Amino acid sequence: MEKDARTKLIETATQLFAQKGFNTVSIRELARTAKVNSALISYYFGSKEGLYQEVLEEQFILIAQMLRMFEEIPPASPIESITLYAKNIAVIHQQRPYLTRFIISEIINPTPCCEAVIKKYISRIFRFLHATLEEGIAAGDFKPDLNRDFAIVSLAGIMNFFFIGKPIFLEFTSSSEKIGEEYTAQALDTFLNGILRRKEHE
Amino acid sequence: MEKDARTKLIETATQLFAQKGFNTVSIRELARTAKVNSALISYYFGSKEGLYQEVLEEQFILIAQMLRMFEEIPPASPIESITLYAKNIAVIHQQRPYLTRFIISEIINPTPCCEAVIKKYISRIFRFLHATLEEGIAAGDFKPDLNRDFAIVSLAGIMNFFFIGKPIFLEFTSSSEKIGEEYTAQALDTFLNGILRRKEHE
DNA sequence: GTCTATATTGCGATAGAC
DNA sequence: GTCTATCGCAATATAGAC
Repeated sequence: MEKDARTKLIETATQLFAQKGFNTVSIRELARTAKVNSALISYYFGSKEGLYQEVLEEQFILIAQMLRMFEEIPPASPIESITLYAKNIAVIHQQRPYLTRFIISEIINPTPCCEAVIKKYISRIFRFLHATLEEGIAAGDFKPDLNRDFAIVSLAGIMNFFFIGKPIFLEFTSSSEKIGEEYTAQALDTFLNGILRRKEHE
Repeated sequence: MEKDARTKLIETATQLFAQKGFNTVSIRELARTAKVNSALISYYFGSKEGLYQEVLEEQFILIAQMLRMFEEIPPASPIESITLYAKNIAVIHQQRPYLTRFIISEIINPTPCCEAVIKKYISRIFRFLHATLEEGIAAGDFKPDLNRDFAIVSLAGIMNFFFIGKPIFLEFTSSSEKIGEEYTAQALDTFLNGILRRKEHE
């Protein structure tokens, strides 16, 4: 069965925007790659920017789902929260391989309309992690002098950097099927080990 | 004293390319902001891309310096190597606040001519850190089952992510003068703690 | 070394036929 | 819903005066 023009445009745009950036991709290239007429971009999405916004919102569906889940079923402990968060992120990276690229791209070179979308989700994740770390410090799990804001950035960096640089990283090392999951497992371990309160130093 | 057109163009281009990306900045905007005639871009740099390349190469001067220093005066131990590396990176971030942006921007959306520049430096850093981790594992400093490649990505993520997202990060938290150094100090601590071999678990 | 003027190409968007 | 044709504009780059 043949996909309709709208779907083909979204799928093609996701790839091209992620790989080349919003301004580098023209609607002509987009239409050619998707094998549809370029006038259909205006017809379905109003403009090139409208198409981009649709792509961007689609990228965040799984993040929204995860955040909803954490609100409905809060994990038992801070360590469990962070572990579950990391595992979710690993799965999301598999299903939305370009998500981090879009986020970083927007952070570095914000586009007018969509800054609001990105910031909305980032601030929700930020608040969730902040509360989790706060709780963990209060419970004595994490180092008491830990700067929470910094720790959040470190966690974000350690969990996401791999997926930004994955293509270039694979040029320097060997690869495997489940490399993303393997990476996140070690990264989470390093981070948790790094912020854990060491009983023997008390 | 008045700066010459060439210098003004380089300085303006560094800012604009970093903030908006190569394709979003036009030579007209560049010339207007630098208060020089737009034809001078071709005159001095051959093309917009030539100007970009010049900007990019300038960004890596301090990285090259650091790598040369590590070759000439190798640190005494792996832990010292990584600590010194982190401190150097923190200083470089202060003096070249856009460096990480350029690197990440090139990784996400590579431009034709300059991919070679970026990859050259990344691979040199990668090799240095790989050797350092190898040595540290052999010496029993770091966890013996550590995946070296992953650890390098984690270190890069933890050290650099802050500087990509700094503007947006500052919207979520309070700031101070030396925030970059404060961040890198905690991040390095977290990372080293995270990969250290724990004597009490032997 | 710096300017104006312009050649050329490609862009995003739309009108209107089918 | 999809097409062709085209409008208006902005892009990079360059020729040639000063």
